Amino acid sequence: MDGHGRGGCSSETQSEEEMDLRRGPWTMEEDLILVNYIADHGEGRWNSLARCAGLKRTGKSCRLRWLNYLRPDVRRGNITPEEQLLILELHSRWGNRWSKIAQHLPGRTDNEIKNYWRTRVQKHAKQLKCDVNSKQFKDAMRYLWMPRLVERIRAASAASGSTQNTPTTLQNLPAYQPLTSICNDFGVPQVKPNITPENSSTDSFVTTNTHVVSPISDLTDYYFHGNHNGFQTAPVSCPESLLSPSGSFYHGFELPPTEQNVWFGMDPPENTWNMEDIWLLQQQQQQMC
DNA sequence: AACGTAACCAACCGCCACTCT
DNA sequence: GAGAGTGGCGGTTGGTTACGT
Repeated sequence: MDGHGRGGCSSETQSEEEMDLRRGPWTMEEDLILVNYIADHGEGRWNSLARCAGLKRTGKSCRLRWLNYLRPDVRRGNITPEEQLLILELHSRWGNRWSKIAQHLPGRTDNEIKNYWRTRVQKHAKQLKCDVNSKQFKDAMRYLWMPRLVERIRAASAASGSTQNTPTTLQNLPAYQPLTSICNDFGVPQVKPNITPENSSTDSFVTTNTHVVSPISDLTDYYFHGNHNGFQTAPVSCPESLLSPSGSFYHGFELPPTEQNVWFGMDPPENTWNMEDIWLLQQQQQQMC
């Protein structure tokens, strides 16, 4: 596959020991060598590339460095809400097929997506004390997290005056049950949905003056960022499927009937809650259920 | 300021599938 | 068809940074 015997670089027969292969973080010089070599000769045939370029690295290491870091079209920086939504959706479809998922996020690498999943998504599953592949967690993602992200994306585009420009990736996604329509039954104002039977397919949103969509993006924030900074206090949007017959929240997690219920089985957010918050949260829960 | 912990992410490892000889 | 070499993928690890006490 790699064209043995091709390329004509003199050191092709050297063993790894002879090469005295380097490991660990790449230096700037190594990066430069790799980039220059690929600019001249193109990528591929990584083992011979590594040898011919004079890099004391394995072909695999060179390939990884190029694909995950040096490639000019690699996109760096925070995963946007839009990308988060896409990752959640595609993962629910394909599972841990990181490279396949990455193909749908231009500039993002499978490694980056994998890291995002492991550090952010699995963290929430852990906090919820359930398996990341469990139905409960998938439901939580689908009915709570993903609609939340949709809200944020739409609010952001509205705020930037580009309400006409719904992100294209969103258009390819299934119609999520909007958070707000879920909570309508509970009579809790949050984000006013502009939904009528006529336009429900487009489920456009407007935000109230007092409600600002959180700049923070995850389940934890959704549950916990309460009356601070104008957010609706946590569990206002539980779909019926997530309510137990007794009205307690998300019975799938089988929380003990203690104050823990307030936290959904998760640890409270760091230093952002006090007893007043907890009391308010409980009041809302009682009203709702 | 010092220390401990958590979060993040680049890099490595092992496995499998594919291609070439 | 068998074996070797390689690329690609997903899982894991370890170093670094950020944050809290």
